[in-house]
Amino acid sequence: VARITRTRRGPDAKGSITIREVAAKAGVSTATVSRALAIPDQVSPEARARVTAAIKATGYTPSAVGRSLRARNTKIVLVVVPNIANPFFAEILRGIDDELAASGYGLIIGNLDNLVEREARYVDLVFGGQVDGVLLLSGRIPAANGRRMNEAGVPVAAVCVNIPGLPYVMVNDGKASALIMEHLLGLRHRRFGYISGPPGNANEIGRRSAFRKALSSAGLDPIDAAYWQGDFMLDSGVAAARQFLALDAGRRPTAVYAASDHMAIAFMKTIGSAGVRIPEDVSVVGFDGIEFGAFVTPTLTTLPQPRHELGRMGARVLVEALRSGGAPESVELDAWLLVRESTAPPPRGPHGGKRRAG
Amino acid sequence: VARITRTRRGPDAKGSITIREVAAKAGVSTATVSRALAIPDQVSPEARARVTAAIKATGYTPSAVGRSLRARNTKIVLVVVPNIANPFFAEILRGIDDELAASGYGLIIGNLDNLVEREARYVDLVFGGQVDGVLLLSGRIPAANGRRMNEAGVPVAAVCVNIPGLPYVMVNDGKASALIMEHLLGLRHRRFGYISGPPGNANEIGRRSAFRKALSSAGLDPIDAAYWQGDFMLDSGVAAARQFLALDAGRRPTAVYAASDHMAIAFMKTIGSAGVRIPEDVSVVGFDGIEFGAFVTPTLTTLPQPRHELGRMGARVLVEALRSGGAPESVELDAWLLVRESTAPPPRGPHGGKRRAG
DNA sequence: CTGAAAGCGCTAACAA
DNA sequence: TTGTTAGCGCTTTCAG
Repeated sequence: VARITRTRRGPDAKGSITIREVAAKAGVSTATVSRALAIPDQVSPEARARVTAAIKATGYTPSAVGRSLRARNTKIVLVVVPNIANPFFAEILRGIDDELAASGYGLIIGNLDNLVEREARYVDLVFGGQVDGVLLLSGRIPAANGRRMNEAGVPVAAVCVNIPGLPYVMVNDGKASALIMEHLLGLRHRRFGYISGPPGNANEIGRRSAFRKALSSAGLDPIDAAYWQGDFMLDSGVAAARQFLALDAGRRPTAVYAASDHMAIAFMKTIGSAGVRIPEDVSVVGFDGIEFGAFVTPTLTTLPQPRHELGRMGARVLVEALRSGGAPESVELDAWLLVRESTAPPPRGPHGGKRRAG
Repeated sequence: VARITRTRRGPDAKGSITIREVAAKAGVSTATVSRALAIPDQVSPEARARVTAAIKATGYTPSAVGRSLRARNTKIVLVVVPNIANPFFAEILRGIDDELAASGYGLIIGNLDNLVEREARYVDLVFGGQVDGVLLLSGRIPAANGRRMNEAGVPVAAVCVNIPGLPYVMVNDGKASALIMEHLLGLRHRRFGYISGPPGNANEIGRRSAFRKALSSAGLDPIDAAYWQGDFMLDSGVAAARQFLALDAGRRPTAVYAASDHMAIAFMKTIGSAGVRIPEDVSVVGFDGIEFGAFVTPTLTTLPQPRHELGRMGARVLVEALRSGGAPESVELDAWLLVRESTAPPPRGPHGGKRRAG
């Protein structure tokens, strides 16, 4: 015989309305309420009307938590971003959000703040079943306690970055780099500088190696180029500029390729303040195509990434994988160069005239 | 007599490890596993060790969903932002995230994309019990189906915006505006322009009214100032510049106050390209203190908002309210003017010399 | 210190 | 078409 025990409820009932109250008010079972919401065709018009009325009267909203527990999915996607303050990512996030919203998913943003320690939190989130899928904008797979995020049995895709072993949505860094170098080489530049992304970053590697390859193809030795270590952010553009300015004027590169617009903009401003003229003395090219590139002086030649599209597409392949139960598939987007004011032919130099005259 | 029914499980068991499997492996009850995690002191060392071992062996991570259902809280905060692509908000988000992470909360970002239709989604989220608290960076309270987000019995606070009836964390727009005008008036400007935020926006109203008040106090008629409608974003700065350029050179304002750095930067670039010199012909002041203000030409005089701090503080008052069960309390942060290159005394003009001579 | 069992809100399988 | 009921994973009484 079952013993009657008084209800053991959790803390603070918070007074929110449950499906039971709606069912009671409508004079039907909870199952009917549930069905009226999910599969209205299978509920009689009268019952449906009563339920609708009861819902309106009570202001009922189904509990997402209860639903998630039962359905074993949360309809939430985690987006891991290296640094949320970077406007480059912001636009991608918008694209992701647009697509996700349209597909009935919400998103949690996992901001790493460029700190590895922050990864643990999101690894737990994924293993804890808090999200249905993951989109990575970071250059590596978050890991903690010996577990990598992609091993949780949840689909993962990378956006804008190529992580070995993971499906991706991105523009091809190699092709993009080649476009940039084709432009600079076509302008007849021979002395180059390269402001890099953080070491080990997959985009950085792709861009740099294509940069070097272009140099070789043009009969130049990649080793002669100047390399300045950066991290995609503004400050490292300033640092690169200081190193540039420390060079003898005659030995400075005449063309500088920055692996991000942020670095390019900070670089331009810093050398410009020191009296170097752009593009007369030095040409500068950026990468990403952030909006501010059109509002600095001179306006920045850059390789725009279709960020919104990249985000949308990333979300789309993930959602598709979620629906089908398969793995997301990789997509590569086209890119082209946006030529503005910051690039021009190199200065003639002390010997420039001679060569011509000869 | 109870009839044996076979287990009715949901779709795809997904094979994730539950507390039961850990309990079985450790040879204890699920209650003990739960306690070993939450209140280890109340578990015997042996049991604790066995549980720890079992957890390690299985790779168990507690289900956040199961926990939420039981605990009736999700440890998640919703942050509603008008437009996630705006770098101004990004930095605030970072501050919020920092504080939330430290307090054991996660965050969901609700991107409105400046569209009212998007509000419904987040209103449902809150009423559906998906979040424990809300932080609003938007100028109004999201509402849908006749329900306002702050009526869900969940604490809500506003960051950087003043919404009547809601606790807030922000810098005082009136005082900030006064600081700007003091600077411009001190430089002896007499003809002013104002590039506004979106109509009805609370910050916009605060800034504009203080702008007008400062004018009156200086013996000028606010009605003589030029007002250009903007929306805080880059494009509206360009539009304002076009209107400025359409004015007779002699009737143009000599000082322009833009209610956001974005508009100020776009305004400067546009009139600069048209041959207007800044600050010699026109002084420009922005609002917010975004990083790019230091990298445009000329560098922008602005009123920096302590965005990271604003975010942290917003999260802090919310978390405190969550803990105490009370309402969040309002905080006002100090601000000061950052004077850079874009402001200077007005040009003498055709009659400037005369006055002096007289 | 530990285990049994109830139940958070919801949905799906089954029976009627 | 509808109701009954089990159970998703977890925590927490209550009893031992």
